[in-house]
Amino acid sequence: MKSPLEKARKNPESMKARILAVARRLFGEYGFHGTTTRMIAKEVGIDISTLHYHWGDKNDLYEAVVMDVNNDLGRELLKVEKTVHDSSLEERLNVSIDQMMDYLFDHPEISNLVLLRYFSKTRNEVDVDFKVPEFSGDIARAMGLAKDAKNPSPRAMMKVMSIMNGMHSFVSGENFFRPMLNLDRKNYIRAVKETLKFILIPAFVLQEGKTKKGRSSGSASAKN
Amino acid sequence: MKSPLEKARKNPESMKARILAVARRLFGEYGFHGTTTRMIAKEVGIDISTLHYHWGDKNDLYEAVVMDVNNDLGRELLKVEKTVHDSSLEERLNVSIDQMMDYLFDHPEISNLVLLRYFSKTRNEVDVDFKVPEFSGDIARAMGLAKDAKNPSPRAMMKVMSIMNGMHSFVSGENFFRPMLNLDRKNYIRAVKETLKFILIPAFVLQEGKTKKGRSSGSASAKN
DNA sequence: TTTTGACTCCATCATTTGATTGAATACCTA
DNA sequence: TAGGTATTCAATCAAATGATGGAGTCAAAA
Repeated sequence: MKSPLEKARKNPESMKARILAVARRLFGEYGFHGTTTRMIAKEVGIDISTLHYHWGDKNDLYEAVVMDVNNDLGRELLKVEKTVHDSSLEERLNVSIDQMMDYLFDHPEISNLVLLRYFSKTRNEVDVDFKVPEFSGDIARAMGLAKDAKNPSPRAMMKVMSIMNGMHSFVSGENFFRPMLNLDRKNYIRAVKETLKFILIPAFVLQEGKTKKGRSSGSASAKN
Repeated sequence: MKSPLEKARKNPESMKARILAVARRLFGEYGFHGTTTRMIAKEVGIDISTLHYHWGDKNDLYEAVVMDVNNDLGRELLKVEKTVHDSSLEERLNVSIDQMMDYLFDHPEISNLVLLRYFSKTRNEVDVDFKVPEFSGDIARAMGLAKDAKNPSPRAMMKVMSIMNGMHSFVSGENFFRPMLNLDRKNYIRAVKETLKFILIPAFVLQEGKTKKGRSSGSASAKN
């Protein structure tokens, strides 16, 4: 029993998948109200009614986009977690930042959509959520900030959210920041990675053990 | 010779100022396309045509809002800079974070509007900009990251942007994050300040002096 | 008192936008 | 190939939206 979303993913050439892909990009760029169904249809090269035929109304399509992005993000986080599983905390942060940033810069609409969802309201409430709490809990555990991924402390959650926000911000803000810094894309990406490492690593690594017992590889500082 | 914006500020009871205040909040909450002139007029309790009489079309009003927010933010940054002028870097960061966060949490629409401007496009380009480069340059100089506020290095700019983004994110994302963490407002604000200090202070304080030639934590292990 | 100008609203437009209908076309199966 | 199903589009609707013209109100100036 496949969901329509899975079907669409399965065959990226299908009309349904093509619409989803374009919708994902445009919703990310212009937000919910800034994107019209006509914009999407035009970009795909089809009539609006075809769009409605496949995805229902605008809200349904938006929810599908959010779920789609959510799936992708979760899958990637899992991959990163597997990759860095046995390293020291510093190494884990280094590699995670590199890998996540490469991924996000390849799919900037993910960051766009996540941030828009945090920061902006929609007039007609859409009730599909990014699984931020679940994701953040997992990351917190993986970073040694929480023992139980199901019950991370607020402080641990906030540290994780800081990390994710920092990453998303530079991806999503590329159009704004990069011209300002006058960097080409490659150098911008490199600079972002370095900046994130500059900011994040000392916090988690240098304060390790400052509070408690610190396995050099495991539990980071913060008792909270 | 007063600009209409200054006039509006001068007399907060004036219709023009009331419209501006409401527009500021709503544009921050719903973004440009998510806010209709009717929403604004209704909230103020006036007819749409009155709104147009005072502020011209929707774009003009939005530009006025952006400039207004820009002024406020610049003024506050200046105030913070004065306050922390003679302290150590660590103390400067501590106080700046406390003061800026109190200010931003009192005026959350500022963070909303700044972030929306970074991250989201508007269909019809509005061409008023936040003075991010100027502001960031000043902050970079104030933090000892750049000698000349006019010519900060890209890296210094990005560090400053990291700080500002981190601050804005938690203010703007309050509606999303706070219920997730199940904190009341007071405790949320306290937790945000602590988290920001946890993240930011080590980076800038512990690495002070190291930043000149070789960054310490950067690409140590990451060869990209 | 009259006049002037600033302000406000009612009525109304033109366009945009989300959405549907029904006819056509492509595709598939028996 | 006949019959049916899935897909696509042109035409069209109703509501929402940005915007304006003109009449009415009011206070201050002349």
